[in-house]
Amino acid sequence: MKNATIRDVAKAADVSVATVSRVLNSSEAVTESTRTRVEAAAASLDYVPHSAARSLSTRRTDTIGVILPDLHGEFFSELIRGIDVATRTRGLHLLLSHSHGDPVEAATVLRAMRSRVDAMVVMSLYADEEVLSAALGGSTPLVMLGGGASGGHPRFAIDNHAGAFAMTEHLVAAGHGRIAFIAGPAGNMEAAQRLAGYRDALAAHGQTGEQVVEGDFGEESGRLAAAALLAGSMPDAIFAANDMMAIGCLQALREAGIRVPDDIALAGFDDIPIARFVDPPLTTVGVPIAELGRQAVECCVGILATGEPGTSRTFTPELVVRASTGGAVSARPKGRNSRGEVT
Amino acid sequence: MKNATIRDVAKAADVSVATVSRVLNSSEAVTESTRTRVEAAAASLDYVPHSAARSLSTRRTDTIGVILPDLHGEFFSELIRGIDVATRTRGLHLLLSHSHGDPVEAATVLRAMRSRVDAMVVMSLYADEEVLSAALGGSTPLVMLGGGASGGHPRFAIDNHAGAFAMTEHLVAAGHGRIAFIAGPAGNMEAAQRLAGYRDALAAHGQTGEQVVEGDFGEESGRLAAAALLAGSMPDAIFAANDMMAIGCLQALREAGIRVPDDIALAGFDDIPIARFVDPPLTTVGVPIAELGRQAVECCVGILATGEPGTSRTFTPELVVRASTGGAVSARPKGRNSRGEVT
DNA sequence: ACGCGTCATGTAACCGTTTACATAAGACGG
DNA sequence: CCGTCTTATGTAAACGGTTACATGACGCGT
Repeated sequence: MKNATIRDVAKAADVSVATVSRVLNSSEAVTESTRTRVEAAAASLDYVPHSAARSLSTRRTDTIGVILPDLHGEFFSELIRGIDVATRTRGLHLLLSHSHGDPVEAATVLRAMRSRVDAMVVMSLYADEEVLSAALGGSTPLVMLGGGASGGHPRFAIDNHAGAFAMTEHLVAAGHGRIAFIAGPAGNMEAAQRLAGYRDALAAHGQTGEQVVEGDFGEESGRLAAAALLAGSMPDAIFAANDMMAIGCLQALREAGIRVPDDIALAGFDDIPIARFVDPPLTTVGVPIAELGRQAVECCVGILATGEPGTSRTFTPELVVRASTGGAVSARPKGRNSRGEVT
Repeated sequence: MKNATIRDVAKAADVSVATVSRVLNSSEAVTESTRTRVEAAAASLDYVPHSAARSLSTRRTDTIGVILPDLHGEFFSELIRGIDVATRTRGLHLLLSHSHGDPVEAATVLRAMRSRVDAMVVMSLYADEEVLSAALGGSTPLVMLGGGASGGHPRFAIDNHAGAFAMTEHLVAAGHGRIAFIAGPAGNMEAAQRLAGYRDALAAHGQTGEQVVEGDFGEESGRLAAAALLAGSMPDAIFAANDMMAIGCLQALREAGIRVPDDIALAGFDDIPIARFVDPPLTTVGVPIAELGRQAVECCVGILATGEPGTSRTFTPELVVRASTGGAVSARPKGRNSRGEVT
C-alpha cells in the first residue's frame, strides 16, 4: 500500500495541492470550510507528509545532529536525555551517533550527517574544532559541548579547572596532607583542565607533593590506579578526574581492606547518578549534565532562528560533599539509625 | 556559501549529472578517467549529496528510527549503545526519541518519525502493538523490543518469566523461606512476566506466602518498598523486579542498619553495569541488553533487504550470582584479604 | 454599473537527486 | 565499408513537497 501524497489529498478534498499545503502548514488564510474538508481528507487517507520532499523544498530538516565521543555509561545517558528533552520540546528530531572519541572518525561521522541536519551538537574532547568545522562545510551551525580550546563556535562547557580546584581545596581544608590525583586520558581537554585545577589548588595552598596517576576515565583504570597508589606510599586522599574512575578505585580499595573515608578520602567528578548509590556515597563535583545538553540544543535553535552566531556558556560546577570524604553523613552499613543519621 | 550540488560537480568535471551520480553510487560502468575527474571535482567542491533529494528519489532514508520508553539510566544507555553499533556498522543513521512510557505519546512520536525512517525499532512496555502498527501506516517495517504479547511484528525480548523463575529458585535453594518481591509498574508487560515467574517458582517449590510490594522500576520506589517491607515482618530475601529498585532498596536497608546479605538477601533483574559496583555487588538476572538492541537493528536490515517479515527472538537470561545473596564472594569492606578472597 | 482592492484558491516552477531511455562512439565480423 | 552489438555518456522525467505569482470571485464606494 503506497503512502498517500499531497496530490491524493488534494484530489480527495477537491482542492489544489497548494491549498492542502497551506492547511497543513497553517500558513495563509484558508476558508474554514475548505480547511475542514482538507483535514478530513488527510485524516481519512492517513496522510503523512513526505519529509524528504519537504526538506528538499524548504531546505530544512527539523533535525539536530548529535555526535558524542561515546554512548557508554551514565554521563552520556544523562546528556542524551537533556538533548532529547530539548529537541522534543522544539519539535525537532534527534540524529545520534558517536565517534569512539576519535577525532578523525568524528569528522567522518559529521560529514555523513551534514546534509541530514539543520545544526550539529558535537562533544569533542580534543582540540579538533577546526577539523570538525571544515568537515561540516561551513553552512551548518555547530555547537560544541564540553571543555576545550574554543574556536569560533559557541561552546557549552563546565569550568573543569574551577571544579577541580574547589574539590582539591575541600580536601586540603579537610586536613588531608597528601592528595593523589587520578588523571584522565592524555590529550583530553577536560582531563587536562581538571588536572590543572588540582595542581593549581595544591600550589595555592603551598602543597608541594603532587601525585598523579594515569587513567582513561574508565572504571577499570580507576581500579588500576588504586593498585598503583597502594603499591607506593599511601596518600591521605584520592581525587579521581571522573566518577567512574573513582568508583573503580573505591572497589579496589575495598578489596584491599582499606576503609573509605576512614583510612583514605575519595572524590570524583561529574556527579553521575550512580555516585549517590555507591557505598560510601561519593563526594564529587556536580555538573548539570542534562542541562548542558539542553542548552546546547537551545543554542542551535537560536542560531537557526536568528542567524546570529550564538554565545558560549561555561557552567560553574558545584561541590557535592558526601560521605566518601567524610564530609557528610557516613554511609557505612552499621553505625547509623533508621533515619540515616550518624550515630 | 551555498553548498555545491550535483550540477556544479557535473559542470566542473565537464560531464552530465547522470555520470556524476553513477560515480557517486558506483553503480554502472564509468571510464576510469572520467571517474577520477568526477571524484576530483567533487572533492574540490567539497560536495556532499543532499540526502533529502536522494531520499525523495530513492524512497530510502538509510535511517532507523528508535523509540524507547525512557532514556534515563543505564539500561537504556546500554540499549542505545547496542543499537548505535549496529546502525553504524550497516551505514545507517539513528533517529532517536522517547515516549515517556506513554502509549499514546509513543504513537504520536511514531507518526512524526514515520516518513523519516526506513524501519522502526520500538520498545513498548504495554500491549499496544496494534496501535503503534496503525500509527505507522503499514508500509514501514516495525520491530518490537522487550516483553509483551506479540502481534504480527518480530519482537526481540528476554524471557522474563524464566529469569524471574530462576532467580526465585536460586533464593529458595539458598534456604530463604520468605521471599518478598518488589514488582514493576502495573500494566508493564515485562513487570507482569517477572511477577508471574516469581509466583510460579514459589508455587513450584511449595512455598505459599508470597509477599509482593508495588514499585515502578525507579530507584526511589525500591527505597519505598524497602520501607514498606521493614514496617511489616521482615522477609528473608527480597527480589526486586529490576536492578534500579534493588539498588534503592539496598540503600534503604543499609540506612536502616540491616546488613545484606547477612540479615537479608537481595536480588535484582537486568544486570545493568552498576550492579557490579554497588556494595555488596548485586545478584541479578543477566540480560544481554546491548545485544538485544543490536539484533533488533539487524532484523530491520534483514527485512529491508529481503522483504520478508523477520523473525522474533527470545533471549534466555542467565543468573548472575554475586554477593548480595551471599552466593558469591562477599564484598564487605572488612574481612577480606587483598586478593578479594573471603577470609 | 463600474473599477478596484481583498482574499481564497489554482498553476506551475523549483528544490537536488536517481534512473529509464536515448544516443553516440567504437569494435568487430562479414 | 557497413550493419550490429557493446558500452560510456547524456537527456529528461520522475520523486513529493513549497511558494511566487496568476486568477477569479466578491464586496464596496462612487
